[in-house]
Amino acid sequence: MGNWGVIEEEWRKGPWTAEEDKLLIEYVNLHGEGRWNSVARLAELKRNGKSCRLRWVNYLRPDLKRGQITPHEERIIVELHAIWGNRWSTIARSLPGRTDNEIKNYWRTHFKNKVKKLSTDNSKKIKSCLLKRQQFQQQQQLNSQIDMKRVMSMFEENETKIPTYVPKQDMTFLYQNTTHEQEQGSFFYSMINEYANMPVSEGSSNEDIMWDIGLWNLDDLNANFNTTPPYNKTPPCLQTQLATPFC
DNA sequence: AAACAAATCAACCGCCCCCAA
DNA sequence: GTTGGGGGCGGTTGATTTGTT
Repeated sequence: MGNWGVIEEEWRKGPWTAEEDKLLIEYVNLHGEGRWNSVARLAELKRNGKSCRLRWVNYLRPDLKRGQITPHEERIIVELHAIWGNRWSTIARSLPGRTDNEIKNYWRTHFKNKVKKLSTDNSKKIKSCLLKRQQFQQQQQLNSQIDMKRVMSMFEENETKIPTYVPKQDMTFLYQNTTHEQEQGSFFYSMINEYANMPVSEGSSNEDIMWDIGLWNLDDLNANFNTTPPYNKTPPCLQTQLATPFC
């Protein structure tokens, strides 16, 4: 990158200066968040709207939590990634003061390395996991008597609640909010099922596959979670004991 | 102390969606 | 129905910092 900090197409790029930060903070204090494209005009900042928004959201916002991700936060990230995959903004909503960018960076530095290592060491295990997943899907198709549309509509009804993090043990509120025994089980089941059925594109590298699998331990899945009705066990990712990353 | 490697993180990019005009 | 502004999102880049030899 040879043009850090230089003017390009009238907008400045690169690292923000203290003076620019000051102007942006003053602007937001005066006008509030939003209307980022007018910042350049009103705050005399030679930054485009996106750049201003990003700087504010990821760095200047007063409610940002500084410092390292705590073990508790890490646990939440791991759990939510098991549910949501790479939906960093969704995960970030459950971690007050943390940004999607921060979580994304944290994940890539702390977990992708493990993926790399595992992808070279454990290719057999990966294949075994994929096989198990395939078998799981087949088994699920045979056994399923669930009206998935109905279940997914339940999922959507509850979706506004899910992004707000509640401790795993408290997530039973969703469970308890349903009426029928089978639905109580099937709601969680549908969350797992949705994840387990995510397609793996042809030509995926081991690494891609591992990302796709996320942190699911399919051994745990098979061992601890009924795949036939009644679905009376909490999925591994929601159990008090964390699912062991990878197979 | 220096050189190199690895980790970290701020910032950018491109794509997408939403919504008002 | 179209268009353009505004903003969200995930992926990626590359400068800086930290650790290791």
